[in-house]
Amino acid sequence: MGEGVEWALHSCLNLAWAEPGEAVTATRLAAFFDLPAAYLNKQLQALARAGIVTSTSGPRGGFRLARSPREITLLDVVTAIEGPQDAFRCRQILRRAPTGSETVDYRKACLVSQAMRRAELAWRRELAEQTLADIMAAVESRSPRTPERTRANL
Amino acid sequence: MGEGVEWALHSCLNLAWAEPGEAVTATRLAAFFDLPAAYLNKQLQALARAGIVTSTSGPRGGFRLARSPREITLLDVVTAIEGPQDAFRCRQILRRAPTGSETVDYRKACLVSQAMRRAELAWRRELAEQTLADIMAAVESRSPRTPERTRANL
DNA sequence: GTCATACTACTCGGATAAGAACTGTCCGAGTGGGGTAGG
DNA sequence: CCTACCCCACTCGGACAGTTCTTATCCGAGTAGTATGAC
Repeated sequence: MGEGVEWALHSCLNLAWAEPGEAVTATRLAAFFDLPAAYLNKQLQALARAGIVTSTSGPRGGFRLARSPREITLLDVVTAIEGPQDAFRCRQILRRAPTGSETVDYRKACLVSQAMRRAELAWRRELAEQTLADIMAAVESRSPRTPERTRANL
Repeated sequence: MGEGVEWALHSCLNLAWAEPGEAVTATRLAAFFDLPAAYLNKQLQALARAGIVTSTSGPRGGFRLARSPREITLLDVVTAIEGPQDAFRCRQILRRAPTGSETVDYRKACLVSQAMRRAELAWRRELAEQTLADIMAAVESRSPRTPERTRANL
């Protein structure tokens, strides 16, 4: 799994803690975590394409969350960065086997594929059940100063 | 996730269906699925290093399962090929943040990391709960001729 | 006929390239604000 | 003083290299069986 997922998740949290009306530039987000700004910008573009954040060009521009943190799941962010395809994708190896058939879709028929798919669904479910708001609440419960400190250092 | 995982899983099934005393060479397994033999051999080596299969050199050599299919989980095979490290590994991005500390292990403290870890644990649990024997039983239930047909075509 | 020996064919095992994906960088298109000149 | 226009700095967006990981290939070490020749 790519490193950009971690960047995107933390950036989304910072965007959620930022001033509501204010857009945050990729440069400021990158400076916060000491990351390469241009590459972080690339990840944020992926979030924008997925409709998780909105982008504004020009002065006073930047990124902001497209909707409430309660409406953004961790799965949304991961999918936006990593892409929608499964980690395990069945190449239908059985199709070329002597016991196989050319007309069967082994992505659904193959029991190995089914088992791997079931595991990935469990993974997706866990990620889909947690929203950015959940993480924010947990962080603020542990460190109540986080929102203001984040705003101050952005 | 690498393609070798699929190869390894299906190869293990074929090894399980093969004649008990007989070793199967990488070449024969590769021919069965029409795969590059040398590269499949590499994956089988990984399985051997993980103790899932045993290898024998020379004529009449090859690979065979190191233990009963009931004692081999899908997670064992996946871990042998992909390695033991998690797909999402926390780079401790918070350490360099203004609000962060150098002395904290954010791989455990960061709530984002925890959430991702929880999801991966769910994924691992699903894979650990299914053994090769389970898959074999399900396949044989659907196509009872599979064991003999596999032996005949190996 | 039997045994020891050398040979050959076969298989794994690791070292070695080719390709793809991820990571990182750069410059251009568009935008909004501020300065400036005219009314 | 107010307004309209122009210029400029700023930001995103996509196109362009560097690096790491996956995929693929090749050749050597070791082994078991076999043929051969001596006893």
